[in-house]
Amino acid sequence: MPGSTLVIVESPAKAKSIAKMLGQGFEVRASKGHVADLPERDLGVDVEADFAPQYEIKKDKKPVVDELKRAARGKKVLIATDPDREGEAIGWHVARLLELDQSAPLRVEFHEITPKVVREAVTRPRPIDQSLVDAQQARRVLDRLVGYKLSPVLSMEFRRRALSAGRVQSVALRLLVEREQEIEAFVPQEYWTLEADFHSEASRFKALLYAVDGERLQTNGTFLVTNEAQAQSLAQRARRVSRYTISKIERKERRRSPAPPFTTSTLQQAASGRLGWTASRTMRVAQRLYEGVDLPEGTVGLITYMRTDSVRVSQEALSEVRKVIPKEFGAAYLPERPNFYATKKAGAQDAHEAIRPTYPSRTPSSLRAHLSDEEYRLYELIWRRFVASQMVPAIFDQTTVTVEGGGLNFRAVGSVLKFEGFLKAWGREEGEDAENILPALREGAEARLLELASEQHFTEPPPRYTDASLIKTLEEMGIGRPSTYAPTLETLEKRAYLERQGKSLRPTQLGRDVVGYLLKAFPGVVAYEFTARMEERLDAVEDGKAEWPKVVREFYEPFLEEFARVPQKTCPKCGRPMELKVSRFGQFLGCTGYPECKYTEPLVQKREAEPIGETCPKCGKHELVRKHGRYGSFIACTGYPGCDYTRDESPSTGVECPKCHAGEVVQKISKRGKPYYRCNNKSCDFLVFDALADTLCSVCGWNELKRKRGGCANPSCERYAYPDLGRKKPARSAARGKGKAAKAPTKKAASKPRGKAAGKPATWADLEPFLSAVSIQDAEIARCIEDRKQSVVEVARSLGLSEAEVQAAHKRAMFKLRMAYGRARKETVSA
DNA sequence: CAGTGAGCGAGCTTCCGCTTGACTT
Repeated sequence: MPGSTLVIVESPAKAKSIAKMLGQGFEVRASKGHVADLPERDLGVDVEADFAPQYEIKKDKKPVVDELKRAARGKKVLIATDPDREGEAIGWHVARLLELDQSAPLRVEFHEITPKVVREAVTRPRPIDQSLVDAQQARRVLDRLVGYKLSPVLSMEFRRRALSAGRVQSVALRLLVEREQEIEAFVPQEYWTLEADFHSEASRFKALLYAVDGERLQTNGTFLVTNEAQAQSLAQRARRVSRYTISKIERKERRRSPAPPFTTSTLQQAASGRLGWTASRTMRVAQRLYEGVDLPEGTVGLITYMRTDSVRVSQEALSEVRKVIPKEFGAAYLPERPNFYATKKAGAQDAHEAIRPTYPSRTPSSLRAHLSDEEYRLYELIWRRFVASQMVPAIFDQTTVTVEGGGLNFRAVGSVLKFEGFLKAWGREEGEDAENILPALREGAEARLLELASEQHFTEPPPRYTDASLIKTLEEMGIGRPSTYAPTLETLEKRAYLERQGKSLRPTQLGRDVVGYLLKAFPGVVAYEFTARMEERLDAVEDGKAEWPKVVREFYEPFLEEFARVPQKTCPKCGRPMELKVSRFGQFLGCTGYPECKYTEPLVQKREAEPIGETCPKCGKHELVRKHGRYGSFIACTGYPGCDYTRDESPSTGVECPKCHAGEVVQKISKRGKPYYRCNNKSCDFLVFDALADTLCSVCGWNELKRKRGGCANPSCERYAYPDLGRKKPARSAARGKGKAAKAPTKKAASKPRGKAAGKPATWADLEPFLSAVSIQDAEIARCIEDRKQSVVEVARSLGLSEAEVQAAHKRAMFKLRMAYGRARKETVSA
């Protein structure tokens, strides 16, 4: 039964639960995020007209908007998008597109998704807050201007297709690059420690040398003992000391309090640390838990929204978890009052609660049977973190024992967990909270030195960033948002700015070059404070203290100055400036004088041919060089095309050609990316698709094939066992390899006319321009497998996906790419 | 599944934030 009020939220899952809470008289629908935006393929900002944005309905949101329009007909509409800057803007666009009266009270805010709060909120609508919308517009327009103006500059500078730069990604990349430089510049420092074995009364214990004549062995970064000689002489001195005494025993209670419940960034950090997951994988699994899992009683959303910067928790959840704690862990683990955490992060918007189980009473083990492995692991992490956050601190007894003698000061630190507290739910971190039990000792007692061992150490460089530590740093700097941390990393990887090495992130040479260039030419954009300064000014817009176009101008003008200083590339033919152009086959440099001047240059620079210091054996005149072709490197004559001498350089199998005995069998890569084998002697036409075995055929003396069933590689031999041509009569193929090679494909072409009729099968280079036709992830997977020749297993591991998922994505992507390529081909043929 | 190599090209790649899509060889 249709209600009389339409409530519009952002997330479909949220729409479902709110519909339940509001009940009759209300219909709830989702916008699924932003519905309108600047055009994708154009700047879409009129810089001359106070940066007037040209909005359009997002490509994939037309059906959503139509549906909202239909649903709104004849109803009162309430806009309940998220209570933050972006949410206000989404609401504004929706109101605009639905032609609602924007000064009317139609905006409501849900700060908690509980029946009471939601029902009460819909009774108190307000008009849309234009200042908040304007702040969003300023943010949007500035990001667009910087991103779309800067990216082509990079492509020109580096002559590589589709490079990118932006307020967030370029700073993230800068962090990676500067850390790498730190690591490279790092000089390890040698230092030594001395560990003593003491005996006192009936006990034996180990203690570390702490200070010598009142001077500490190490004080942040400087060391007293820096070589073996010093360590030796200290050890000798220690051994000569006639009397050691336990001068002090200090007992202290150390309390450790639980951490707040998860936000997006801390969830990503914990999942990286404890599960070894990438940020993307964590978000994918969290999304599933949020949208709902099939349980016997129906589909249940198991966690709250996973993109949040808040640690706030609803009253209802608090009271529920306070029932769970005594039941699961015991009454001693429940604090008298709930623990309170404050969200204080730069730029935090606090539109959602912390990430927590929607029903804390659903323990991980009670759900085990209904969750996949990874869902279970992530749910458990979230559940433990949330429950722990409302438990009492852990208590450690810490004992520090000081042993002194002859100006030497030794120390032993013991730590014993007295009360587990929240650690019972959260578990103990590796390394941290380790226990070290000291025997019972008496202050004032004499101690005897039994042994003394010195050990050499070296200081270590700072570690490379991981997903977790980079996201943490970005969040602390107020750069990026919960919804963009994972995609930002993906973009940097897709652009080949960074590589993953296990969990570590390493900038590539390209990444370093790009940062180097940006620092030189656009220092303002990659400044660490850029975002902070922008946020400050956006606050002013939100408070009605500044006009948004004015704020954009404040940042745009300095940027424009940097932009104007970029040297123009000029056309060598006519002297006019060159420009980045795009064709169906990708980007290239073209003269702005087109069509009068048709000069162009390819964007991707050719790999240079390397001389190998030999003269061509065919023409005897020209030098030989190593060239890099589509199918690997080969040796060619510089006299080409006058002299067409080439020699193969593909990896040799070390097997002499069984046919001509003059060349070697080399491995080649087919257009489909599969290996095949042929003779590197140009005049020999030996060719097989299976590798050759070392064993020779007993009948003709050719090599055997390296297959399960084996067989001879010689087509004229009776033992010949080539799979596709096996059905043909050996007698016919015996005539000449050539005839067979020519016939087999024709026969195939006849049986499958569609694919082959167009000509050669599409190569990766043919398909690559159409990558935009598939999702970012599918494109990435296809690229890894087709272009970088990575295995499915490898790709699955690096992306944190299952092999089946990668396999499916690859199939999907290749299909779509071939379709798109085929369409484009047909168009060019008919044109 | 198969012996290569240039250079063409003139439209649609690039940003940051919101959110979830799913048309057959």
